[in-house]
Amino acid sequence: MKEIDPKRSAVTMVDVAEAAGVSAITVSRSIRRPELVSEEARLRVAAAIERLGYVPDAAASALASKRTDVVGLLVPSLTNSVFSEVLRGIYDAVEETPYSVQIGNFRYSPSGEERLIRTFLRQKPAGMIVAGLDQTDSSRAMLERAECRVVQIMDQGPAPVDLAIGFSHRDGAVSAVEHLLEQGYERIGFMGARMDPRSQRRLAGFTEALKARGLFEARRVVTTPAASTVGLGGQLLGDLLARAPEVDAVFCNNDDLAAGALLEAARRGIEVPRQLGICGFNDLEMSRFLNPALSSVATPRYRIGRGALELLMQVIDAPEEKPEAVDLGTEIKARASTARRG
Amino acid sequence: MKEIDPKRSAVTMVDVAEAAGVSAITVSRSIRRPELVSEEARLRVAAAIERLGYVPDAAASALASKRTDVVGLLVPSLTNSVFSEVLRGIYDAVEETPYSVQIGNFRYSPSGEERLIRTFLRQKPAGMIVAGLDQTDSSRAMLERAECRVVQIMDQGPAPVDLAIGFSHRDGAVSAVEHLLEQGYERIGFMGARMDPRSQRRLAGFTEALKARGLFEARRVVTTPAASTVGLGGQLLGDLLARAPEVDAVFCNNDDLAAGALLEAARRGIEVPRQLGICGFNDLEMSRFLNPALSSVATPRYRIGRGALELLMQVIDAPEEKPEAVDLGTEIKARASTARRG
DNA sequence: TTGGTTAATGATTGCGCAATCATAAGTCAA
DNA sequence: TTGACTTATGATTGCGCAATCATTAACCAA
Repeated sequence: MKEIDPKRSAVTMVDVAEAAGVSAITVSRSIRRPELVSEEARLRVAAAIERLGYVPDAAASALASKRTDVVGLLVPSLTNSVFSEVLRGIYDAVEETPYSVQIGNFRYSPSGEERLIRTFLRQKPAGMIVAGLDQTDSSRAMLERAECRVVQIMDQGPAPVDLAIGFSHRDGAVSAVEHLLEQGYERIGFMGARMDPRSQRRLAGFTEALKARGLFEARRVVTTPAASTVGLGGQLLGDLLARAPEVDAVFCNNDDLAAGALLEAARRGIEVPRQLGICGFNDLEMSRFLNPALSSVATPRYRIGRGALELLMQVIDAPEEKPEAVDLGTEIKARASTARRG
Repeated sequence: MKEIDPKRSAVTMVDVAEAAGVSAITVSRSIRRPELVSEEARLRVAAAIERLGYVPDAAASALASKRTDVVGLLVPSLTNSVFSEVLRGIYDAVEETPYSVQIGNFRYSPSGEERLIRTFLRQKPAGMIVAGLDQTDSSRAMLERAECRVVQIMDQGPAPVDLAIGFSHRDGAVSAVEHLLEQGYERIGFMGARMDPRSQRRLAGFTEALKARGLFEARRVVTTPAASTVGLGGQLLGDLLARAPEVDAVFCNNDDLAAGALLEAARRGIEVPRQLGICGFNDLEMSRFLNPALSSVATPRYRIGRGALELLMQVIDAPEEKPEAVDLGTEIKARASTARRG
């Protein structure tokens, strides 16, 4: 079996220095700032490192320099396909840098988020990326006092802690409603699950847009605290039709629910889009392959991830800068599931 | 804008100790081993910590104790829905522990994997979880020499570096072929993308199972190095039918390809399952919602993630132990897309 | 030459914590 | 009352590196 002996004296910089016939600090320099070291010394050091299998100790480096190359990322969910795209953007961007990313999943629990922030800050991260603008007061205070730059992602709103990149959930919902209205739907319902702060803003946008036209009916809104799944989408459509049989379209809080609604409609023999229009949110890859293809509000998830890390790199290099909050916007993807006209 | 001043003297253990009227080491103990400290001292320390906003420094702790609470995780992809389930399992399990997880994405690049292993080992992680058994010699050597336990996940094979938990890709493919044969299909094709080592083993299982019955035809195998997508599945089905129009069933390397094949078959007016049986691999959530519902080989992704972390915790507590490699197996989910009989 | 400059290297120190060993105070049985 | 033991606490030290400042060597212009 594998031998684990933490007492075994590891190779240190001093060992490398002796082997290369230079001082320890020259070894340090030839790793971090090779341009300050003569070619000859650098080669000898490199050879010694190779020969001894030297691996620099991150903890010692962090302690001495008071900095690390870890970027902390806090997300409320890993199940959610939304965040996997964000993750991908972040990891694609981080690959071009010397930083590494550490993820915390707080599962939509504010206290869990607080705990994770505390844990992460212990490591003196080079930066933090956190999902959402709606931290608890205590979380927010910790982020404000933190000795690192902070990027809030996924949302758009006043007074971010530091930097922000995302889109307006409210506006996205409004564009969905406007699209449905254009298609001639007038008795529009809403289906939402989880109802985290971003979902709330989508519902707010939905409500506003309809109220502005005198078309809002509270009973056409069904929500549940449960997490979104395709199966749940079917159930919610059932609930909605029971409460408000007159609805001629439904805006779903996300594509999972919308897919479930689509399947449930098919099961009940409800024709989509003729009898019922269905519009989702996020535009997951699968959505355009559903039958009928699902209309949805496309969100720039990959670009948010990538942009968040790039923002961070930018302000780490230029600490005085404070870029504006970035709004990447959304785009309505009109497909068959809402094509009542045209 | 946010003030960043890394020189600002942070609160240290000594400050807390003075404020609480005890020595520094008592502060350290009342955090890590509170049972060794009197109730009275502990309360004074806790109050001082709270009052001063003390946050222990992870780097200093790591340097002094030669250990960290970071578990390194190396995956070849984050896009792949397969790994998001594994991730979820790992994060669910880690939540019950004082450890945190750091992910590296090596994007199916062996040299990228080497680089990440080197980076991770600098941190003296408490453990490492790596996807697959097929590291390069140099990666494998690093993992073997590493001062931490290593869990290889996703696969099953001889001589893991240390611990292993996964399933046999070969056996999974064999069970798919056997299912198709039972359903009366005899001219079975294979569609694969990426073709990483685990995909290769699925192809090997496919080939073996058919050769054993004299039913293997090399031209019925189409593969591409590109990454799997739904769209690609459609293309590959086109390629396969062009090369081997006689095929009456196809085993797809994963559910994305299978979904694409399903859609392409519908587009071409090929009846599934009557004219063409389609079987996928992984059993993603969406698969049972496709029409016809997709038969697939279900893989225990969540349990692998959870199990990997639990294994690690177990051997960290009991360093002498070396549990057997764990095979969680696979299960064929027979659905409409292969239901030619019954 | 001389002083001034740059390039290359080194010596010393301390980052904040935990391991180790030492000590003091309290408890109990014989 | 004594010694053995336990409980609670502290003093010292060093982990491995990088920041800081100091030094040396090399080079050039006047």
